[in-house]
Amino acid sequence: MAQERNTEELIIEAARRIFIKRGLAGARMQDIADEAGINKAMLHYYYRSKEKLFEIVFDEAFSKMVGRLGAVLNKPMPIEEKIRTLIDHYITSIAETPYVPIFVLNEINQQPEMMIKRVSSQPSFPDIMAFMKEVVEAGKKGIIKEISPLQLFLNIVSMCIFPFVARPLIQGIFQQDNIQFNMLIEERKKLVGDVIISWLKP
Amino acid sequence: MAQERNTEELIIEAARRIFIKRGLAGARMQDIADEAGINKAMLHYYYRSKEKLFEIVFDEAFSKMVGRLGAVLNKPMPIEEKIRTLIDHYITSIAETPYVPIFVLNEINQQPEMMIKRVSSQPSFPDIMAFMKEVVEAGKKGIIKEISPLQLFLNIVSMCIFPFVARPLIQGIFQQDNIQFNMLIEERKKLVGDVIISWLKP
DNA sequence: ACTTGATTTAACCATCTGGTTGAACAAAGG
DNA sequence: CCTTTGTTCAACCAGATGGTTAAATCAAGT
Repeated sequence: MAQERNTEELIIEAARRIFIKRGLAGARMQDIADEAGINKAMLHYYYRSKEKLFEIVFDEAFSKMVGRLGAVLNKPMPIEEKIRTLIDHYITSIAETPYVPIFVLNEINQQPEMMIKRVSSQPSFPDIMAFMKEVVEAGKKGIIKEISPLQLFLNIVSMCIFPFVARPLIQGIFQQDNIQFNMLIEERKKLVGDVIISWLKP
Repeated sequence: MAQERNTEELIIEAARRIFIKRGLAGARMQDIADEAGINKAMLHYYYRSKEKLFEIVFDEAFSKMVGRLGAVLNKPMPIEEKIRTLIDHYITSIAETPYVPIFVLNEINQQPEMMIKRVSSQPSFPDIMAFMKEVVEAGKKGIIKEISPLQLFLNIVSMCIFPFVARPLIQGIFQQDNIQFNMLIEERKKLVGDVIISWLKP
């Protein structure tokens, strides 16, 4: 058999870069081929179609964005510490692949049906649900204020993700260079925790 | 001269719907023509090119999203009341055109250069800057906690906008129908204020 | 060396897409 | 009535785009 086996992975890496940068509608098969340094026909040899290739990239991105929530959520920990850890870890995780959220959110808005399939097969959802129950329990016990767990969750995720989604807007308006922006994000790992916890104080 | 003068506006309305739904890369001139109930050539007669048409729609959307912040910000009001009013009004405003934010954010990420021109000509930016100074002043006077005004601003905007950007995700994960989602948003008009204010208590 | 099966390529195809053209049409002014 | 001027349309065009094909290449097994 001929050349390296990693052509397959080479294609995925290229597809990942192009799709995340330009989105499904904006990405061109030729661009992906160029990015991978191969011929356009090879894309169809390894992955039947643009949609197939996209699906792989999207699945991966979706898991990266949603899945990482679960990691911290199911560890036994006082609720306050758990929330602070969650925020810190989640921001850190997103910062590693900062363009994933806008990509995922935009594609989901473009084809909401895509979501439906992934939802059921996302292993971290049970953890999220369990966490929300935990919040209700802690509220009843008076450990924290009684609030809607969904709203809490939304607030956390909003403050963690949004800055990355609005990055060019923020940098444009407030004239922040990349270093300043990264410092801003770094500061948020603790700050967002402060915001949430002060709200939850009974 | 022939038919109605409002063909022009008819086209813009159609373009608005299609562009906001599919984005620049995903929108087809034919779709816009169909949506407006006219011939494709008319689009080019009234507006030279796809880019020109897009620019008009994008400018409008950008102003709608960013501009409405200024309205409340420059009114004289105690800082706490101002923040609460800002949040309430901003969420209400976005809820009227809920698909605008994801459209604007995605296009800005696609072509960050676009931003640069709009930033300077956005009349509400001075108001934002003034507000941030006001926050610092209030911090020094001990009216509120001393925090980074940029982070405050980011937190507010995150919690106001993000739910709309992530709408299909939220509805998918938490099985919320449209009515439930709208109630969630309604609740946030006060709730987000609570979160911010409790954080700012000195 | 020859076969085999996976891999790679250039050339090609049908369709789509943004944009153009030239003619038809409709009214207002003379 | 006829010219003028803004408006509308069907037909067309060149280039892009996703996808196909048939032939070439390569490495291993025989």
